[in-house]
Amino acid sequence: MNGTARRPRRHDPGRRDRLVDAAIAVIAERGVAGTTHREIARAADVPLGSMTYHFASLDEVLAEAFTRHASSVADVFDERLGAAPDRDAAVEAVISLVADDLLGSAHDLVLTVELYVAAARNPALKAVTQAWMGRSRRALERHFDATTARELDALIEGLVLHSALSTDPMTPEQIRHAIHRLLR
Amino acid sequence: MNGTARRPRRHDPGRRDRLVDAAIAVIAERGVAGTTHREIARAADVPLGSMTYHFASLDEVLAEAFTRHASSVADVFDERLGAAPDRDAAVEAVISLVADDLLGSAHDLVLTVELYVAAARNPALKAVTQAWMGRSRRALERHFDATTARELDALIEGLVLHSALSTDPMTPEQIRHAIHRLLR
DNA sequence: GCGCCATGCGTACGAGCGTACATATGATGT
DNA sequence: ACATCATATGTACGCTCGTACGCATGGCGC
Repeated sequence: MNGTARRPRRHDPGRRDRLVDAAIAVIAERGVAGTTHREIARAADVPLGSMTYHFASLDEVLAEAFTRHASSVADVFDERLGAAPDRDAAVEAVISLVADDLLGSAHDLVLTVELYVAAARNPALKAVTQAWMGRSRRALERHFDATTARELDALIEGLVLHSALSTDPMTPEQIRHAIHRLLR
Repeated sequence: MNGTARRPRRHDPGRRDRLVDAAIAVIAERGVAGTTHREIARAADVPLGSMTYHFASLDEVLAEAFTRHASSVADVFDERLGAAPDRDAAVEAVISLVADDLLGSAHDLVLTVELYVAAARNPALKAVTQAWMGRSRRALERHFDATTARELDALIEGLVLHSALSTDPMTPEQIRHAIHRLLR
């Protein structure tokens, strides 16, 4: 009756990590509201009991998932801006980051907005959000003064959000135009 | 045993409207995730059965609540921008709108972000979001060209969002600076 | 080689949920 | 005055959820 073969799962080091990854995937697909122990366990192909063994609560899973997501997005941000030799290159890096986020993955945007909502009522996640925003601000401040960094950061957020929710998303040229206009 | 007096509730015209208002309050306070038939009924002080009588499903309640919220925010937007006699006045109106939104009510921002998340997985709410964005774009286009309107709209969104989530919210002067910088 | 215990597993429980539905009631047209 | 029926109410059902917990198992120190 058991159609799908069961892999031997004893001694599965790193299972906790895989569970966090599975949680990220579930949040992206079904939203925080649709993220349950059972759903995560199914996504990671582990039994339900494994969740309560590795995590004290569902909130703990969410916190780790969002922390990992934020950190990996910030890594890309840091890396690309760090590689820019001068201000002009930094501007190009920002444009490319925004355009990639937009065209590449609505996936990441959904996770981000889900995080914002969750953070509104969960202090731990609020801290995650703020740490993330701090990192991106600091990355921008390598090339721009503090005021400019903050304004640019806000513009980026708005561009990504509006583009993703709009029927008629902004083109890379429009993104470029907006960013150059603020920085001109 | 029944400590709280029960108002006579028969023949309560406009109850449906009050329920939608109660739903808005509950969403703002507890989030979409914490919004249930029972919670809304409690907030409006009506029995649970009243919910299923007035609404076919919980989704219907959410849709009406978000529609009303979006429409009332857009009304303010329209009104203030419509009253501006020239471009300079329109810029001031935008600055004041952003600063009021920020300083006045985190309440509205929470509702907005909740709407974005809900819209990501609910086509009806996506339509509500897009109609709303369309209205604010059109309001801006009374005073700015289409490209400027779109860029300004995005900047506004980012400023409000970042300010609200930041430990150190932007001051009205900083808001003014950012907006003037884009439009300069 | 072997026992111990960290790790993995299955199941059960109580709570809260959306929704259905049978019944009660009073405003309204006559 | 009264019958009607839209409106209002209380309760119950079936489901999914988070979490607890007792049992199984096999890697590792001895």
